[in-house]
Amino acid sequence: MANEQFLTPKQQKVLDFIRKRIGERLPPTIREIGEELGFKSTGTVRDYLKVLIQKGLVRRMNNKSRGIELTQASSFKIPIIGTIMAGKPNLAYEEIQGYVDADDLFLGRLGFDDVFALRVKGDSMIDAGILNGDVAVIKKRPDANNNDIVAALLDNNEVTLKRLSFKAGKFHLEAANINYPPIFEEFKVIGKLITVIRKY
Amino acid sequence: MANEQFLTPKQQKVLDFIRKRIGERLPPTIREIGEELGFKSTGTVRDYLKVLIQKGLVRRMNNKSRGIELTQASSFKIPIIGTIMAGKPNLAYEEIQGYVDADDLFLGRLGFDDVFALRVKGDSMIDAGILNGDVAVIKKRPDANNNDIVAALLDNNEVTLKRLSFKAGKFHLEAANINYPPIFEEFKVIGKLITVIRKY
DNA sequence: TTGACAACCACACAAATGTGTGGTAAAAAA
DNA sequence: TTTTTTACCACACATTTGTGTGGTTGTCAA
Repeated sequence: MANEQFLTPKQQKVLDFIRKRIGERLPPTIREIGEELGFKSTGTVRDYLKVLIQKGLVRRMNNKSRGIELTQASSFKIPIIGTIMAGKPNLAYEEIQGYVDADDLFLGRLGFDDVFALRVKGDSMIDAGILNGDVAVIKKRPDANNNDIVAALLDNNEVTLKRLSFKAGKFHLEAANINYPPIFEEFKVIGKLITVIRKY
Repeated sequence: MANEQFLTPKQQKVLDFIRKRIGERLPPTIREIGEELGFKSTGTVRDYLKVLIQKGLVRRMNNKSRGIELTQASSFKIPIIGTIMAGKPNLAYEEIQGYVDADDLFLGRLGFDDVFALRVKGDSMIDAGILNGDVAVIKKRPDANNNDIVAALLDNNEVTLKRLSFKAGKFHLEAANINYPPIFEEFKVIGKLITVIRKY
């Protein structure tokens, strides 16, 4: 019987390429997929798309160029690679003050490879406004500055979200909650907190 | 001289449509733009695109279907229509527990029309983990439930972000900061807080 | 050995899409 | 008045892109 839920390596590559292209700019054309994967026939690509459609991972818009969509089942997901422990109104409505660039919310622009997310568990960063259940988006980088909030790997292989603190010539980690003591043990900075997202 | 920075109403409409389509799914084809705007000739659309390119708002990929991109200058922006006053580590790294659907971060899926953002000013919601400078994404709706955090319009035409509280048969607004008293005056719920985003 | 399936290819053709040339008309600017 | 700009249209044509038909080869299970 056909394996309904899993993809062959090739099929996975086709899906990954579609995903990548959609994330970057535009869904690919059939010929673009073929070119990328080294297929010489559009028919080959059509076969792959047929499989992906059958497995419910992709949808197509008939007779539309680049009319490939990802279904909910296959839309891009950022892996949560762990849980970390972690006035007064004064403005008139409708007065436009400035803009938030929506692109900033699109992690795609950062390059997905360097970004991952952690779901925050616990209240150790509560005084920094980071609550239990928040998603912490982390950009991988081994360096960080004093007072940055970082994801750090501790000696016991645990990951924690804490504020990096430099005192007396040494870095240590500090919680943002008076009930948690600072951490002076060895650690390695995995990445830097770039965004906190909380859904209600 | 040509007005370099502003667009005529028609030009704005073309740009808006492109923006909308890119946000929704795919950039439009030239003929799709024409159809939407009521143009009978592809040449007309090309004229508009030429203007938008000249003004630095749009880029094109030659000979590529749907090859229209927005430049940084015109990428979708959510208007901030006001400012509102407003453990212990225990997890192994690389252990995948679940996923955050990146689509949730794409406001596009919600329909831009019903969503707007407010930049939070002040510390009145600090105990709810909403800090000065955070972006509060609000979904417009006149209804809300007890304990929802809402953007509310007060009598003096000011907007505030507060928690809706139902007590003794009446709704009122409560800050999440002991230093701010509850608000018992008249108010109208504009929308409900659906997401908080904080960039570091 | 038969059948299903994965993993390809070659074409032909139709439809969608982008490009190019050459217009018209009204309003605003020079 | 002349020129520029906005705001359109009609086509023809070239490319790109999607669709359809009909193959081949190898593997694996029945």
